[in-house]
Amino acid sequence: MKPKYYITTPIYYPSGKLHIGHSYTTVAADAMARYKRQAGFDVMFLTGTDEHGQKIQRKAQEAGITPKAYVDDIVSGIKDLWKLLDISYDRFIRTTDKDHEEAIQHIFQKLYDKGDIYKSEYEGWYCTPCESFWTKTQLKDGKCPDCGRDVELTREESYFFRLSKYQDDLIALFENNPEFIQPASRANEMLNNFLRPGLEDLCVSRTTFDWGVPVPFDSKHIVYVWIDALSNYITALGYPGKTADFEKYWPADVHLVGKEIVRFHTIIWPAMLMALDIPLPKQVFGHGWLLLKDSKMSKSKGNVIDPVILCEKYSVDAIRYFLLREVPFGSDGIFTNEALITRINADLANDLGNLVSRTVAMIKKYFPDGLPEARETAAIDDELTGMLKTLQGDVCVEMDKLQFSQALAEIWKVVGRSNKYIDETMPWVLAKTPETAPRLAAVLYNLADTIRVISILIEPFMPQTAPKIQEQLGIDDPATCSWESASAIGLYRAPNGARPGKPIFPRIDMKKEIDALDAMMARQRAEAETAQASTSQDTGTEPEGVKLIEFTDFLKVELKVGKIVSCEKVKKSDKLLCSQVDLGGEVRQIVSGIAQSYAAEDMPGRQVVVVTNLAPRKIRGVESNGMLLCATTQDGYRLLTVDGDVDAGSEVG
RNA sequence: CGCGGAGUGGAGCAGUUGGUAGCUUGUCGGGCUCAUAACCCGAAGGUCGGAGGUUCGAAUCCUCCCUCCGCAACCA
Repeated sequence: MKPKYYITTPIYYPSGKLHIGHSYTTVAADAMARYKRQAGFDVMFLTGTDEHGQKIQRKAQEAGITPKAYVDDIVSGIKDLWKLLDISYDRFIRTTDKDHEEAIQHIFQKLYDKGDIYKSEYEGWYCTPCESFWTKTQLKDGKCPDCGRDVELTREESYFFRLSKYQDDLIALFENNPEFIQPASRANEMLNNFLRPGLEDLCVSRTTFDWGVPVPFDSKHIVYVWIDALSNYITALGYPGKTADFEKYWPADVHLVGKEIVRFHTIIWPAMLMALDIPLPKQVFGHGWLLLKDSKMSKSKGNVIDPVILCEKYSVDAIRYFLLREVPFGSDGIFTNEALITRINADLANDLGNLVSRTVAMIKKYFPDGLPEARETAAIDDELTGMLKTLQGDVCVEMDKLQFSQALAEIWKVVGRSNKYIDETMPWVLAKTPETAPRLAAVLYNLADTIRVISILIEPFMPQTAPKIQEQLGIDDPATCSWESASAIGLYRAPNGARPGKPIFPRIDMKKEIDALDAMMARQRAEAETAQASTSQDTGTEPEGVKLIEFTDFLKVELKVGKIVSCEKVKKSDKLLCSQVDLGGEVRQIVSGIAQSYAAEDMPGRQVVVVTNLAPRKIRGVESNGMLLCATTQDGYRLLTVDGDVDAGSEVG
């Protein structure tokens, strides 16, 4: 019987379009799944979507459709993306699947029966307009951090999971199984920040929205995200019902997750499984993020990298290669268009693509009917074939550690050696005299055989490229492209000769493409801004939305011209400046969040426009008595000022 | 002292049982012509953030400091 391998991605939250970060995780999981399948494992590769919750419910409301219709639409987009990226998932779970929802109720009931879920009260500060609970530390000066309105101390009935009960078992798990969390540095983070200080029980139900799975014995409660989402890894296998797959595949070999959710997967999830008496997953791998040059990707900034566009421009395999090669899995990496194109040109076009191209062209040119059997070897051949013999093993070592970048580096060492081998053996010289034909045949054979092995080993990373290369080499027998055949040399056969075709990775004109990409991102940014402007109107924090006010309302706002006397940065804040402002009769202290646009020492002497009748407010412990008016621009704030020199304290209006 | 990560040739990175500082890209020079202006060879280029300390010897261990980046907080 084949050994099994079960790998998962997180289930994604379908509240908007996915970006390259999601693709990153999923492509990595796919490469791993393909590698294991190739190596003869019975693989289960799971991905899916986490579709419940308040945010989805609200988004659907705004769109005027049911939550299900809302997520259906997005999920179909996600599936299209995975199709484009050649993601070979075996199962796609949606938390709205009927059997998943039933399983969640079963799990909740089981935990309750066992006494690991109990009913209690969730004490928090409730903001009615926002329908949100906040903990004491989340409040801003005792007000709602979202809208700034008053909140009331409320007790709400809620169900809790006894996470605290499993604290010691979890610490033991971490200490006895260094393999459980990868990379290892993340284990320390969990131990020091969460486990050792002590775990609190976890609130696992909500009553403030209803888009979710009802608690089976108390239908006004909805199962909150933890149990609903994390359980997908077992419900997708049919737990608790038809258990054939569950028996076969569980426990998971690895949960691939972004570093931001390592905590949930290494603390809450194992605790749940312990409570359910289910074996724990073997490993949770927390990979890093792909960052943009200056900032994290975010939709509102319009700097999201759209995988679809990149794939259309440069081919799916090129993007997959870049994602897996550029950054060591586990570390953060920076995405730039320059790095992308440099990678594609250097590694794929120049090194691999050109190697295939020149080899195939020479075989066709010198031996149009295929390579003859008469071949004369030489000592130098061993350097190349020697590397080839150990290549598969070297790749496996890295792949089993999920070090995709290293695995590819191993393969590319041989690509490089092959190009060098051509220069050393100079086939075009050998082609000049008939006597050296056997030597020429041997050289080209070694190259073709090397490329054959390379094509097999890159298949998990670049599933479309592998067969293209094999086609050009003229290989017709699939047995010589199997995983097993990659560990052997001398299996290349092309009875009908080579079949040169289009370059597998055309070289990219760097300058032209960078200009095009920059233009495209600028356009996206502009679109994001207009989109944001329109959404902030219909979803503004004011329930009434933006509406016209009477002139008398306007008169309620007192505006005056002020002159900055002095200014200093508020300690321990990034954005706050504390200014003393001369308003004629008085000097007021005003705190403003503009430190990223103005230096404190540039402030004194400036004429500003001040809202003077705003209620005092403490910000970061510093009292503020008013507000400096600013224009909001793309890259920060610009203070409003007045034309010419005006006496401090002059009325504005 | 909120938590965490990082500072190594122009750029991006490797480099922990301490022992001559490596890789990719870029630049310059040369070679070759089978190939996608590709490929191969060579060269230049680094006080390994700073200052102390341990040691025969420190990028690597210890102490202090500086800078940058994430997270958290903050934008009346």
